[in-house]
Amino acid sequence: MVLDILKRNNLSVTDGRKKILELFLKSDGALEHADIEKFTGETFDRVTVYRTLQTFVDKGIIHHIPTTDNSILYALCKDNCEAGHHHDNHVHFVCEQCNKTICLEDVIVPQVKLPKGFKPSHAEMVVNGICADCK
Amino acid sequence: MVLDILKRNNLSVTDGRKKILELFLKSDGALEHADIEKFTGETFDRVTVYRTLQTFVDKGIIHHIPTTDNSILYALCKDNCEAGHHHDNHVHFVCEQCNKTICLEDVIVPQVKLPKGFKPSHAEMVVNGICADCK
DNA sequence: GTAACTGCAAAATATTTGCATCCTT
DNA sequence: AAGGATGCAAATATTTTGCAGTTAC
Repeated sequence: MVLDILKRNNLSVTDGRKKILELFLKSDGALEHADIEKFTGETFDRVTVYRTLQTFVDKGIIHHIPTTDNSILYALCKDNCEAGHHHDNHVHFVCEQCNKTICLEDVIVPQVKLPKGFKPSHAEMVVNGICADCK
Repeated sequence: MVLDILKRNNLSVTDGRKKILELFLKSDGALEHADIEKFTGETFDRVTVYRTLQTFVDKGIIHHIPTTDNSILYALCKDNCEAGHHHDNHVHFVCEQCNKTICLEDVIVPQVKLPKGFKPSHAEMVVNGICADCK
């Protein structure tokens, strides 16, 4: 699974990459940079985390999720990544209770009618509220 | 105009606040922290910019705009601010050409149907593409 | 006059870069 | 063996905090 993803993207398989990728696969939601660092902190250098995340973003394995606060969130979105071409067109949900960010893979970002002259290419949507677990 | 906003929010009128607020009113879009600092840099201390922006956010005069890259954007959304209670429910547009972020005041964030158990309270939407000016 | 705002200095955090070494292929 | 990945050290950049002096009301 982890190996597939790395190989498919022509990345050499290293402990750091495996560990971080597994973390994404295990978590159903999005991860903050700080979380990832905390998790890998004992094992890997801070710099390696930066570089690994950057590599994953470049390859389209993970992507940034827009946030209203200033945190930096990354998510791996399973279906799209398996398909190989990354297309993050689903809604993200941020729970105000547990503070997790969840990829709602089945909720597609709706189209909106823009003013004259605006040409959309891609849209992101983030919904805040209470998630199913916290309800 | 600027004075109105400050007084309405029980903030004392200082040069720094006036200058930054004017900058927001002049710009039709959103401002990155770095832009604001560059603009005020000669006149005001870096720290004052941080504190002023924080104050404005607290009072609901400006708000963060979610971004997919890691930049920190603020915007003052005219209508809502005039009304006094801040309710940022319109779509934001990021132009891939000129790189500006524009508040589409007339485009309301659409409702989406969420999975069972999810209770939405607020939604943000960011559309990327080419803006009317760059077209 | 008093409370609030600002500037400065400095601390605390976060991010990036260079280079030598080690690991994957 | 060769190219790429990592760790370490250090350079940068960003954000926060404390405090003394200044300003708005």
